[in-house]
Amino acid sequence: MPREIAKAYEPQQIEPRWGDYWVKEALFKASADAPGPVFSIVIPPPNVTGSLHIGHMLEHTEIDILTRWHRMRGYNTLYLPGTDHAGISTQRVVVKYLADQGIDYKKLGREEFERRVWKWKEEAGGQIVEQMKGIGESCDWSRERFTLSPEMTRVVREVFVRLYEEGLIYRGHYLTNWCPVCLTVLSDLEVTHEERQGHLWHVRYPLPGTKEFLVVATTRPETMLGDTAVAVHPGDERYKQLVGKKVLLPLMNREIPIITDEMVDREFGTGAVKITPAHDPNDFEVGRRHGLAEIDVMTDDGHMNAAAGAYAGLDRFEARKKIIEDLKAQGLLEKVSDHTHAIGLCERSKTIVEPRASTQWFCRMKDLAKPAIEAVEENRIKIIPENRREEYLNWMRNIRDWTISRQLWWGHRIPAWHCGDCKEIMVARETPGKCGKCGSAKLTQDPDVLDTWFSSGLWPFSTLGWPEKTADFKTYYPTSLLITGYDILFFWVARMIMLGLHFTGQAPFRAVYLHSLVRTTSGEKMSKSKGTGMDPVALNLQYGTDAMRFCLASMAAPGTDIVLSDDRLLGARAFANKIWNAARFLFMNLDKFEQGGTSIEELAAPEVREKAPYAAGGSVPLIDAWLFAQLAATIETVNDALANYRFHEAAQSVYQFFWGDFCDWYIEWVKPELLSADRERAIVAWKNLFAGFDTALRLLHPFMPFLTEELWHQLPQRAGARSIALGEFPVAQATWKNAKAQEQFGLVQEVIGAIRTLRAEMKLDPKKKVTAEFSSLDAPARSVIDANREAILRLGILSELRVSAERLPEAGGAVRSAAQFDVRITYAAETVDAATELPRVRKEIERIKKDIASKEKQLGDETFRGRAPEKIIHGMEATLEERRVELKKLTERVAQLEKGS
RNA sequence: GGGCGAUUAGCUCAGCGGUUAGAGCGCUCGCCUCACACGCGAGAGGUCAAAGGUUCAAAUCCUUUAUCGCCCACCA
Repeated sequence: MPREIAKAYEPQQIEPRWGDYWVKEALFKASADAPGPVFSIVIPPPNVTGSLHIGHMLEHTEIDILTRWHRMRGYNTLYLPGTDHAGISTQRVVVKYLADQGIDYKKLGREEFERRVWKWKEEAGGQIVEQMKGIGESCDWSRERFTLSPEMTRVVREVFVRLYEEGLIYRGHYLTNWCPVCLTVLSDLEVTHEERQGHLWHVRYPLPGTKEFLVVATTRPETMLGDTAVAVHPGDERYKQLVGKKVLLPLMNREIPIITDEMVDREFGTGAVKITPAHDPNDFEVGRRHGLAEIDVMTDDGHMNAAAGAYAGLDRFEARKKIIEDLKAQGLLEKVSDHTHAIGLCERSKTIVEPRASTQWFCRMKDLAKPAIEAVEENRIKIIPENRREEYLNWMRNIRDWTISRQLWWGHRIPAWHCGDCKEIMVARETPGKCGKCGSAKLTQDPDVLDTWFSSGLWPFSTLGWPEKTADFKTYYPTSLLITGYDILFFWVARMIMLGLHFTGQAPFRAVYLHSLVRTTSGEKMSKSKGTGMDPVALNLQYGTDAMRFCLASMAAPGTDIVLSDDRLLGARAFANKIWNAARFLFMNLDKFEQGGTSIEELAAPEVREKAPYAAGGSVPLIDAWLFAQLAATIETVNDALANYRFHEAAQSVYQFFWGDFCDWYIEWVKPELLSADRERAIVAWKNLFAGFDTALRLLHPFMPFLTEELWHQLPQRAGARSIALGEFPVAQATWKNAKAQEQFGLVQEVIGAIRTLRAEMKLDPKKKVTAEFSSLDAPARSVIDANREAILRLGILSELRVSAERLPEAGGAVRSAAQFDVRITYAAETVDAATELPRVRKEIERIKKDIASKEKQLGDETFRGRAPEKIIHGMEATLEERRVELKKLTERVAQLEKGS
């Protein structure tokens, strides 16, 4: 079985193969059949509108790592993948898409429009799911439900009607945020605020019959056309005599009253405020209190309407300019000052939002929020990371009613019918035949649709067959986990919690893990609705999907955002390459064994990996005992880290183990063993290496699925075994744990390190073999070094290693000292340059002296001795003793060096 | 205006009460050693933003300040 393995890892050749769907199908089946407890995960949808972006990669990398890990540990996993949210962004993209083809969406009619969006969803959404498969995404999409499917629509109606009957949904005339580009009302959450440099215009409103003016300040002069009053503070002496009188509204020549209201801030501007109930939230309230008329001066698309008189037809910002000019011309502009203020922008279109009074549907939140707050306070829902918990609670405690109607074409129609005759409004599950009040058949359904988050908020139970008590619902609800970005904590998560609790009495999930967001180098957020950012498909081709996944995982410390950089990606790619080449080493040896006449069945039988570490000559070699002890520790760290969603910790510990322990030490150490003339010894070495590698591969699999899959298939496997993903996740076996081996090998590592350092300092030819002396007063240490002499000679490039219990004689050579031992290299021709060595040693002495002083002080402190835990005190005493020995040795060394120079 | 977070090696970030603070990249020196130069070995580099406080013990907890992010918020 000759193996032809490329010298470097080439993901392009590997990934398409293991991105194939059969692997995943096998995974889903294995998952469904798994014997373990149910683990259900609610995950966000792929977007319909744009391409796959790097934010998805992070999200699905984390989901995929978790699910592969769970599955390998025998959990039965169910996914509830959301589908597109049928939202504003979808509609906007489709509208634009149609416009590009010269089609006006309004002329299409609602049904045709929906059909087009459907088509779009199938094409674009399908593509995204395909791409997801390509990134090693192991979610089972077969349970994906389209938001607007008949089943989902039924649930949405059911929920709407129930909430309405409970008085939690109401219809009201309020001031709402209107986006002139999206042509719909927006919830408060969909409006982002931005500081902008603007102006404060001071406008003179003439007092009829006098030459006097009342000066009001405004940031939006165009709204003055809709003014219906001017307000001052009731206690404001300056305007006392004017209250109750009228002023002339300039440009419109309309007389409007001067009223008082507590809302007015006497300090701001002139202390007199123009009141435009139809276009300002404060003014709207004032208008209500004083029974003022609302004059809407704008059209849906942000132009002035007929009520704006001469300005009708102008864009709102052109109107502003014109109004300023006209006021100036009439001498009514008192002054203009600079003013920075926060303006509301539409989250999607970035247009300036126009506050407008309109009739909308609202959902009362206070009662829904209360149990949702308690659930989190009582930890029935765990929010990770911790700091988002506070954010959630804070927001929920100050929650405001939710505008749920949208003036879109795309979404769930509100199940309300208006009677054309008596204006009665009926909310019902099914289309009513006639008006329940007057019997008229002239019924029309409310033209509005529901906010996309309304139906999304039902996801955890709407997908499981609720309100029927289905088997799925009983088994999988409440779900185990929700994974999503913290940017939709309020939009989606909070609403799922509220609605889930309200309708099922149970929290929809036990834990919410909010992952970081990937930002561009400029710090901008990459979100689904923005096409910005790096293209993950291109990055995958460049670095390999495994490298990208590993990179993301290793950076995904919870609570902070991550910025992906080429450097980090290159590092991850190097790691993938390292694994690849370690495998090559294995394969080459396997081939050598085969050529040597030992059958692969014997060397690489699946059973071989189960009994490691193997003993040679009655005992397990130190190197093998150490490796498996390190493996056990790494497995525990990984399990612990993943259980707490600490992906970076898991990834880093795997990295450290594989590169640092397995490659740098273990492989280097066993190389000659594998070629040993002693056949039995060679085979033991091989079996241990093979078992160690196989375990490491399974440990790595959740992080690097393609690479590990490929290598796993290159290794001989049990008949019928289909995928490493169906294998078992390594278990940190009790027999592997071995603190003694770790300590002993640590000493060996230290000694080899000291020898190498000396060689480098002496600038020895790397090939030059020299003699070294090791001396220690500690007998066990001496015997460990003695027992591993062979490898130390090789790794230290030594011709001889003398081990002694005596202090080293004074003369010659280069010395490295630790508390436990001294190492010296004697080589006549070369010696350490005292000029470079002396400063180093002196610096070291300074550091140690400081350390000794601080420890002596602390240990001399009675309070410390009285209160610190025993372990700390003993540890510190031992260290202090070591430091003293080191200091003594170094001081002698300085004297020696000084004498020599 | 409120809330949350960040400030640690040249860069990007871990660590978040205990004994000499870590990693990756970059840098310096030496190596193409038959798995790997996407590599190997060695090394330099940090008074953990500042000032107070709590503690036997603080990068880690508290307070204040500075700078930078993010989220929330109807002051015309």
